[in-house]
Amino acid sequence: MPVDAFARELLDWYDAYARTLPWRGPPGTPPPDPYRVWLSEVMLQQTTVAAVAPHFERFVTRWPTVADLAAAPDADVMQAWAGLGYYARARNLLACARVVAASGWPRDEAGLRELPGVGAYTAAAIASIAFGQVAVVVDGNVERVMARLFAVETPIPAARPLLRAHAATLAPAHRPGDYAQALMDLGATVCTPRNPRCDACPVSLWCAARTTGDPARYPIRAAKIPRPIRHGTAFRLEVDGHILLVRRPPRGLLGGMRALPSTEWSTEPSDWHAAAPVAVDWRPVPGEVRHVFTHFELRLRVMTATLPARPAVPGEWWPVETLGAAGLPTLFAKALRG
DNA sequence: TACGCGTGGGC
DNA sequence: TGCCCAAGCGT
Repeated sequence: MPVDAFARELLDWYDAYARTLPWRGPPGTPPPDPYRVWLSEVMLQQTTVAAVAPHFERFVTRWPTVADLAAAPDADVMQAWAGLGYYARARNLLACARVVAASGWPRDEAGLRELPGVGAYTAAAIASIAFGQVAVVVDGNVERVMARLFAVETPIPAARPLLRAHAATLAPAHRPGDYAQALMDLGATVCTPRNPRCDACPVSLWCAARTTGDPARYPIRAAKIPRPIRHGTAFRLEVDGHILLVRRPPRGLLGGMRALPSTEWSTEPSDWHAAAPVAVDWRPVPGEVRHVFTHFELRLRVMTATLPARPAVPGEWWPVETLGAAGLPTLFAKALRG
């Protein structure tokens, strides 16, 4: 593999075909604000560009600088993050903003790596994109591109060290930020998981997977495990046009988010009476909410009751007509939609 | 190293 | 429709 030619072809392609995204400037322009780079990279962790873009715009409008974000109340940030998923990111985002507001941005990859919610990938991405430093930026796109370029037969995740080594070999000293984004854009728009567009690929000449005739076979993945099903019951308690919401524990699944009162979610349906916020005449909402999490599928029954006066129970009473602004995780928004 | 951690879109 | 997976991180 001619390393210099590879980077040159990729950067030429990027200069012509780079996606226009709210958090970056055109190819060859000065680095964007580190705040915007960091915020977008955290939002993009395991999350699609389409889902991130509107949230990113709202965040930078409401909190234009890292100091503004650092000064925001936790509840406001969690609410603004609602719907994006992986809510630990929002908690780490605030913790990180407060460190940076107090101490400034670390200027190198090792320092960035110490920040909450900033792992190997994100540290390398910020160092290269915001600070122009040479770094080996390896995300899922880069893994796929490397697996195909070198026709790596070892399954992911065991192949990760090898894929990183290949990426390190190819990383140029010139335009490191644009190069990192070029590789990711290539993976997102040309070297896609299914139906890769090899005809449009600027580096197909050097791609081993293409010569096999089945580039989509790469990367090889370890066999997946079946997703178990859990069952639970949630409670919709209404008094005078208000619904009872609770705050979930700060860590774990949907940690720190507003929620409907609910039973635990277990592999077998179990009695829900003990988990009900009050002992009243609950009526079942017809049907069942199915919601897929990363490692299980939830089937949630909803019980509903309407009372004439508020019982003395923990939680907050939220007006029904503004529930859309409560910042509920998608699961509970679905449960309330019926 | 393996698992826990959300959600939505594409095919 | 069910399945795949997306700019991963923390423990």
